[in-house]
Amino acid sequence: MKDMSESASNFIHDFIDEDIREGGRYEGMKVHTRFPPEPNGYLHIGHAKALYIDFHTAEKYGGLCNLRMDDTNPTKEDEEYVDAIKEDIHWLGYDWGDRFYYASSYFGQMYDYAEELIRKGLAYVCELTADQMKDMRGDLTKPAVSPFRDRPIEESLDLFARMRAGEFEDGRMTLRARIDLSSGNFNMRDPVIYRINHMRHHQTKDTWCIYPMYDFAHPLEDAIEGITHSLCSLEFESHRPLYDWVIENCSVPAKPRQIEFARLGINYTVLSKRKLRNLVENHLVSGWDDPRMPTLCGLRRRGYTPESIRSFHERNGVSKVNSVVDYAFLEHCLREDLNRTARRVMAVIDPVKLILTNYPEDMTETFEVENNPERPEDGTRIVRFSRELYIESDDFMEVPEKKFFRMFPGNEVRLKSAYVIRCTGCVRDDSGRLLEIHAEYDPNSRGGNTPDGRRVKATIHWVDSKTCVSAEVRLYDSLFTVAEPDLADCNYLDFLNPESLKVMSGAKVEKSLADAKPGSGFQFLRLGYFCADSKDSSPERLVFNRSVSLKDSYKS
RNA sequence: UGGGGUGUAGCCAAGUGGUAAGGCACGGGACUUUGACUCCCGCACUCGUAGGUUCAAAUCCUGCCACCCCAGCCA
Repeated sequence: MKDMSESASNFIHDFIDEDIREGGRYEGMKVHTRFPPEPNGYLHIGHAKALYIDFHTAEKYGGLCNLRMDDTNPTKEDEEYVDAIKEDIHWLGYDWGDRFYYASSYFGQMYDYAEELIRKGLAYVCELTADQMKDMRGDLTKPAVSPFRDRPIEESLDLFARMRAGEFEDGRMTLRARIDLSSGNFNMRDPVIYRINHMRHHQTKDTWCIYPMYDFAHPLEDAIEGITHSLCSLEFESHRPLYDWVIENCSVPAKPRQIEFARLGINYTVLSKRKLRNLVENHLVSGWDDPRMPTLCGLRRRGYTPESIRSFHERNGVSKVNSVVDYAFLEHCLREDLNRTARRVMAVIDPVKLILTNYPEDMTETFEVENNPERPEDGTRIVRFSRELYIESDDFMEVPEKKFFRMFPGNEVRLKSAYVIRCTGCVRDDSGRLLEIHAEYDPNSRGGNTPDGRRVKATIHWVDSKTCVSAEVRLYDSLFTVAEPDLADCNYLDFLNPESLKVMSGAKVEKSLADAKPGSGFQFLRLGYFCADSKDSSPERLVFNRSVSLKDSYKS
């Protein structure tokens, strides 16, 4: 991985600089962060921002970053997500060493801390039902109420023990922190810190029937692991007083500091687990790894590289402003990476036959073509050429519009690395459908250079009709037709792009692609970057996904 | 009506009292055997807004406005 020790600074680093310098709260300590996903779904590019921040911050300061499953709610979580999360993180290029943890493995300690709070008179068992608690929460001006907050300590201790022992059904009672029922910050109005849930947990099995709430559990998890900086998103800002309260009132071994940053938004897509799940469950996409999905597995299948995603986050920066980044910027980062690494090949997505009428019927020859002009060390390959070829139907216009300088009757173009040819006409069937294009080649232009030095404006790609291989090419576009489908919270599905996937089943690709390994990426000359689909492509049936098109300054 | 935040170009984003970085997008040009890449040029007389302090303000002070988050036994 690229050395990030000199990467762009941000406000979080400014805080850390203060914390670790002489007199700071963590003077002389190693910076320690954590990435704490809840195992209830797949990671998406928004999580990658958090990963970027957590891992690179640790790296910048020579510290460590833990991976921790924040699994405090068995109702929503499942082990099946754990391995997928690990795989995605490793794919992105991050490593947590031997520091992989489950929050659930701290349940015993958390229980003890809860008891400590009760003994200190800072927590109590409340028998309000969920509805009652809601009714008694108060509002912006009126404080909350709980008839149980002055319950004797011994009684709460006993009840809490019996909660744990399974004596009560779900929802019968809760453990609440005793903080401030009249706080302007609702999170401090005696928040519930333990609830009863008789559900088997994927890690702790049937050991527990009470589970700690996020606000209580998270600061304890951080403290237990010796985290110095607990970096999270903006919506937890108003929870920080509670985070600090827990750290202050439980006798924990460390005092982590929570710092919040803005989560990522990208236009023309959605980035909430709920909405992504919706797309999957309603079969609006083929799955979590559909190449149109902003999930890491979706982006991977689409052909995005880890480097492009890391670069995207690094260059976007970190701030506290709610932002929506242009999708075009993500695409830019991908093109930038692929431009310097991707092998160039020729593929014709929407083929039309080109016949070189003055080229001998039985002749065939080969040409040497560079694999990547950006990287000569990648060498060359041999492509075959003969009388009948395929070219892109978009590269021909019988009646050219202004500024079109590719194939049209009378015009000369170059077939990439082969010959200069002059279009002589075309053949159509009765209904006007284009059947074939005719042209004459200049035998003296072998390789593409004219003997008299005359210039041609266009160079087009082609494949040999005899040796080319058939393939399916999937052209992807944005999932939504509006920039911010998230804004209309109710009907974002109304803005699904019906053309987000176009399948081109009759593509012809050069022979060298016949054994393209699933997942491998290429630049299809003049078209874009494509990768062999990791699920559906095989030597018997080649399938390529368009990762991103090339920029095109041609405007008709 | 309470609490917590945020406002710098179409989109991100530097900037921490000395006269508005950079990237994306966009427009123009050069180069080109990819209409790609690369390279040049242009793109905020002004930093949400109104005042104030100062020789000097995006930066300090005051008022106002806009937007985001919080009343799950979710995270």
